[in-house]
Amino acid sequence: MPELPEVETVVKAINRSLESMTIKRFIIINSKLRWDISSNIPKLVKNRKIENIYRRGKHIIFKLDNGYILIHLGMTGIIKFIDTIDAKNRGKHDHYQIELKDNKILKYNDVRKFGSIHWTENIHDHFLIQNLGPEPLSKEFDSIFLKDKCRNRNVAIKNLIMNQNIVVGVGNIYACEALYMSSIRPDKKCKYITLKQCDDLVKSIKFVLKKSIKSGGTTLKDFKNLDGAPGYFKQKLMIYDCKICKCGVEVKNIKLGGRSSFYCNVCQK
DNA sequence: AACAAGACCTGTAAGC
DNA sequence: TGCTTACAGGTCTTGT
Repeated sequence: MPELPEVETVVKAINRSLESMTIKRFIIINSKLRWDISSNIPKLVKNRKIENIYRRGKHIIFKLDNGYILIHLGMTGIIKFIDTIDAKNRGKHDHYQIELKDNKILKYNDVRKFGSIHWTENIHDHFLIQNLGPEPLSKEFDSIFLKDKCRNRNVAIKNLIMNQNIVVGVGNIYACEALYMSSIRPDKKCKYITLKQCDDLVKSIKFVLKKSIKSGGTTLKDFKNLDGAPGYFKQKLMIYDCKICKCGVEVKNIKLGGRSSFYCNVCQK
């Protein structure tokens, strides 16, 4: 489901809605996710204060006074606020809930179980975090950086920009969109990408991510904000899931790294 | 070291 | 109306 804009949207919503910053209890409903939910988490987070909630790549991080909760939404993970009164109503794919001192409850639901949750004392050394590339909206992610990563590599440029160890946050939708905006074919080998193209691509990635954040992310089918509202960026997609390019030609759809890759044979070279 | 393919899951929609 | 197949905002693991 979620790429950077969707995760950013969720994090912002949690920060807006949280009043109490103390966890009353953590309940595991169904521990089966990408990694089994550790049975230690409930006692590790009980009565702990939430100091900060932020995003790193596609990860949601709760900084507690004794460590960190690390959440990934996978493809279909959804976090929503529920009332105490609904706390016992179990949805089919509910996995855990975090109850706060003010009786607000955050519930995690995940149809496909590709999401995850970990507790760690040291976030920087965590195996899901330590090898991540820079944030795409940071100054560190620029054309020189990308050109350097492209050097001598045979992978398709689309695969490279979706590699979280190169740059975080870019998933299938925004990779397609950014490449379209940059007039670069998704299957172009990295080693043939010029510095100018890297510059265009970096600018396009930053542009499309920022634009989508403003629209509350993209909802293809599952993505929902805490209040159940979808994201509205889908209407603005120019190539992903489109049939006809604005130049009038039929949009191509090829598989790259097992993922659908939409592009225009005429506009992208 | 780099890359491709396989694996993990469930729900939905299209095709026969 | 069924049954089968393909596909979906991800990414770790395994194999070449």
